[in-house]
Amino acid sequence: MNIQAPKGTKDILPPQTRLWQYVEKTMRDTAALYSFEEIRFPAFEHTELFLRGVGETTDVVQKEMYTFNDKGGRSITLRPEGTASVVRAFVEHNVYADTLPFKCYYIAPNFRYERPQHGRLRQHHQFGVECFGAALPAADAEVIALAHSVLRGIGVERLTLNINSVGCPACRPAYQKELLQYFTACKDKLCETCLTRLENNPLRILDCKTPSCGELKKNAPKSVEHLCTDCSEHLSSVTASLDEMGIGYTLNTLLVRGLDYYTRTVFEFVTTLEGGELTVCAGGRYDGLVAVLGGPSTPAVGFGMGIERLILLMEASQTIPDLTPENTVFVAVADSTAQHRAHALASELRQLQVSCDIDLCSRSLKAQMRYADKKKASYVIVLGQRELEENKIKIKFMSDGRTIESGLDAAEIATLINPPKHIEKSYI
RNA sequence: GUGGGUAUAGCUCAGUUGGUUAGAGCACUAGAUUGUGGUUCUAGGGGUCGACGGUUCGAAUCCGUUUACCCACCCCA
Repeated sequence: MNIQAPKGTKDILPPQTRLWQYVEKTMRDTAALYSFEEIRFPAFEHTELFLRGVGETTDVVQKEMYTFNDKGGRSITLRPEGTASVVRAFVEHNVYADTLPFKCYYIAPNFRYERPQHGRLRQHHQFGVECFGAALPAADAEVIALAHSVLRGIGVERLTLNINSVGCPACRPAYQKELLQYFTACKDKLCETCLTRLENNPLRILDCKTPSCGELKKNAPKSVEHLCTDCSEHLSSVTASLDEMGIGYTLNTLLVRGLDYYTRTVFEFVTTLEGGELTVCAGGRYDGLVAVLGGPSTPAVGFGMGIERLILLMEASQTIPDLTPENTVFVAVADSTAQHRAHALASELRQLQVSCDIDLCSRSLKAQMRYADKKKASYVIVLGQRELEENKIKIKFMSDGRTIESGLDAAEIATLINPPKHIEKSYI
């Protein structure tokens, strides 16, 4: 029997989970600073939601979805991305009738049937942010600033923010037409995959990394030069905001996202740290999607941030803080007469919010000390017949070996370990 | 979906042109006199050499098949 996690999935065990909790906390705290609140939604949806929401021509829909029929004969798909689900919930619960903008975030797994490789899994986790009901460029800048704050909060700098505008239904068709003409003219020089792109979505030829196509791209018509006045002003307002906030960016006219729903602003945070390029965060504006999924026409903007990739980055750039739990106590037992009292002491300390560990394997005192050291306990208290008789204990500081005395009393011990914090704030 | 690489202890890996009971380091457990960790020393546990089949007196080693993982492409976070 083959007992291992399915292809492209990963277990996350301690102490790695500490890092995940740290990253997730940074995301939640940052979202709160920007007044974004959490939304939760199911891990699977009706397949149709993604067909319509993500776009039937996209690779994600065409070849990467985990789709199956449930026992009731419904076609179900494991969520390949978060935005469609949020939009569905937004429409289903008539959130558009509430005070807008509706600003929410989520931390949730996505599922895509792909060949796993570096920074790519079949189940990966995303921190996603969406903002509905705000058409102003300020909303784009707000969302980008949030992403930037998270990345800075985690300590991964050295990321490039690429930004571009893909236009709107008013100006994009004309641009696409021009692009099609340009690339059709030099058809014979395009690589194979780009030939198919020429028919499906000429915009994505701009994304090609083949050197020969790269030459052609240089002279290709640029989207920013074909934007309508509204789109053009929108983009310059977004970048003006970024300038003002001190967020560096590169106007990358070749930036195109693979999902069909984007309008106007598209952006991504990429890094070259891992040898190749790795996109850690990507998003943009999608003013048409709410209407496509049956809601009233509502402007929206958001992004997704890949947590696995973020952690990969942290490991590569060595920005991982020490996440060892602090102020933990190990209550050791010197002889069996003290065993039950020791357990009770640990229990009393825990009631006082002191994190405690005890021996559960009846090891020798020496072995218990070794264990406490391995587990990086901050303090050790040894309990034996002597301590019980004298009603006194010593607290040993594992960092330097010194000890201090205390009564055999949980409250006294807790005070010695966690001295009450002085309130320094003045409430004038 | 296409192409390439790798599978030996919990981890990182040795293993000579096929030859006896398959090794190291780290990790783990225990001991180095009487109740105290980190260093050191000693001992111990742990592997059907990814799986199946073949060649051979003999296979971790050679051949075939298969599975898993890794890497690149497509695409994506």
